[in-house]
Amino acid sequence: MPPLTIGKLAQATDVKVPTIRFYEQIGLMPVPDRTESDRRTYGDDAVRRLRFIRHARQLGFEIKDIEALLGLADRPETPCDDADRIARTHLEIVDGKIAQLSRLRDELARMVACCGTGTVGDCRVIEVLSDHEHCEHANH
Amino acid sequence: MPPLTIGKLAQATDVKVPTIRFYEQIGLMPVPDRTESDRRTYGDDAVRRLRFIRHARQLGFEIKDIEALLGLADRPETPCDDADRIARTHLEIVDGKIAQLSRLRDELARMVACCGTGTVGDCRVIEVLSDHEHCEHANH
DNA sequence: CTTGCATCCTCTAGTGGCTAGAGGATCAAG
DNA sequence: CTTGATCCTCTAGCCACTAGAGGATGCAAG
Repeated sequence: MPPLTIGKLAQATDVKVPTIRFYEQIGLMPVPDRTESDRRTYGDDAVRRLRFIRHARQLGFEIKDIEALLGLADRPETPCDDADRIARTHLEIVDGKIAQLSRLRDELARMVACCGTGTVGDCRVIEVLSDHEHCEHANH
Repeated sequence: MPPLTIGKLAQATDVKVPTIRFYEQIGLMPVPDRTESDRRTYGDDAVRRLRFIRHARQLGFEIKDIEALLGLADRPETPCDDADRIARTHLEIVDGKIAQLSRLRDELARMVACCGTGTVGDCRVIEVLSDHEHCEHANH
């Protein structure tokens, strides 16, 4: 395998070039070797690491969590309680977000459903926003 | 009704004091009158406007949208098509987010369920993150 | 060999919606 | 009169990027 340019790495991992440089800057990706003309070169390890990062980001993990998970992935013989805990905590957060968004969705749907296309004076959307009492759930 | 201090306005609307100043800074709240000693004073109109803003934010509207909605609310005789469109667009966005998060949730749940509390080497969480092929849905 | 375009480099600043903190003035209660 | 809460302005920080300036290098076609 010949070394990759940052552009090829970006293609191989579906991560944008500036994002790769950003990850290097914050220490999430290691500082790579350079060519004579100062261009970054990457090997397979970079591809693997960046794919891991991208995947975890797509699943909504924060960069701090990803750092921790990467640290764990490098030490296969340690117990995986930490990885499990990070993932479970994240799952709970996602569940909470879904529940919250679903409540909002219902409220919005009710709001939109009642808006006959009249004037703003009679508009249900404006009215609901003006007065929280119109809401079914108070907890948003 | 006596004029309110920024602190009282914050209490009355459940919006934090720095946030109110921030809204003034970006032009979402109008510049208020001041006392001799340079303190902001607010009337009922500010309470109403800020409650509207808070409610719309809680429903996930962006500040740009809120500006537009507030502009509409001030002209009750105009047709409410715009308000309706903003709300419907927002509803679609929320629906999309819920769908996306639900897919993530399922992926995370599968990941966590398979993690026996062994070592990182066998850890399902790390394994799934390392290889996208383990995912049911490719579209995240 | 030249032309020209793609890609690369560094650096700074901007996004959204706040939040935190410094450093100081003023108010209200006891 | 003192003390603690509240107010003021201003700057910087959060997250995870994204955009753009201004310039150097690489690579393929003519």
